[in-house]
Amino acid sequence: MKVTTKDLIVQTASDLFYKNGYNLTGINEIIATAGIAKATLYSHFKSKEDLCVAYLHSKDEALLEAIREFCSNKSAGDTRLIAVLEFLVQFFKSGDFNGCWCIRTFSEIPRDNKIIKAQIKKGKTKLLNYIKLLVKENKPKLTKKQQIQLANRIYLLYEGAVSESHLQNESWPIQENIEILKELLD
Amino acid sequence: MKVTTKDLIVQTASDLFYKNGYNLTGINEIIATAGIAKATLYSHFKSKEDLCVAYLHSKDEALLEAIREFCSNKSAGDTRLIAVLEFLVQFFKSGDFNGCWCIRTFSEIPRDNKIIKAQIKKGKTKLLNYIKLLVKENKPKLTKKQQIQLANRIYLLYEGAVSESHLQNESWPIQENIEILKELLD
DNA sequence: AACCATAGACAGACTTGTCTGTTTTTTATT
DNA sequence: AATAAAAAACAGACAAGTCTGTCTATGGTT
Repeated sequence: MKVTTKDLIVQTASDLFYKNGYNLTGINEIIATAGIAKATLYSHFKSKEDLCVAYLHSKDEALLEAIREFCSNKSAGDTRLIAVLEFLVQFFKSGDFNGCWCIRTFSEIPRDNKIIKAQIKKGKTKLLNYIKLLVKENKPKLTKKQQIQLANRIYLLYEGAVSESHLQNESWPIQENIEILKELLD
Repeated sequence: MKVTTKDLIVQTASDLFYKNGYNLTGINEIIATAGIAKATLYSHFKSKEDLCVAYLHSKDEALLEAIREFCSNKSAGDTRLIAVLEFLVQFFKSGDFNGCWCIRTFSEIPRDNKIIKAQIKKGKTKLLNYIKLLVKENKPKLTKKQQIQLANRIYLLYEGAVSESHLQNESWPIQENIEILKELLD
């Protein structure tokens, strides 16, 4: 499996954007880290904004895949729903954790940047849809309305846990939101 | 009550920082909006970072005062605890709402900026302490441990609601977290 | 020879922060 | 109350650096 130059660029940019922030990461830093020329980068992406969209997309895809795998290894039922939050425990511990790329990027762009905002929305919708699917599969007895509400709640607890554990640099927000979810499921 | 130049600077910078972001707001824009000279600004604040700390402090103080007043007008008991989240409903509607300045600023600064991070932590601790006080007053029958846990949960639901209603640009995260809190209080 | 990717110069537009010198406002003393 | 002294704010040029994105020229591979 060959790593294309484009993938290398996205990977490098993603790592730097996520670690140090979008605005604080310059194009020159990206090309230096990737070991490519500037012209090469601009032959694959027409602008930094373009690269940002690819970064968000890449991160979202990888996350969803990781959650999917994590949850599928848990036994069906409530356990699998709680696993969505428990996934964050290991993510937080991994050392790579640096909060939500969506919220962080959202904080860095101008208000009127619709392109990046659209990509962010897309990623969040995908996550929410996955949770909805999980709820449907593991809480089949609930009404559709109840399923949607539960999915929204899991999503909110997930997002809150990410945001706050990042800000506090502590894992208790994740643990506490897991406890909240457990109580809600009773 | 005279408005000092220093207050004018903080007010102007706060509005711009909060509206458009810290990095996207230049010193020149601040002085032009405030109608002051650059030397005047730098006679009151030794750097933009200094101004950022004042911005965070100012916002935190104003918020806590607003929440305090909002909650004190509600009847004691569970209602007053729920009011912490209900405060966000009107805040969101106000039009000034643009998410949490702490998280947004946190996303914009370098990882090693301890000064700004310390100020952010300070503000969040103050908010959490206020909630702890509220819980103590309105849930006197709970054990100390239970009080702290409840305060942490209200804080988490509050923060999650702020973060997600901002990202989604919708108020349902606030409403849903209010519902979660109500269930937890039962 | 044709084609890429490289290195890096460059333009143009930003940024923060310093500095000079003038003007206004406030405070203190007579 | 009038005048002198001190403090504060003014305008704006300027340095030194950042950034993105374009372009030229060099080198290596097929």
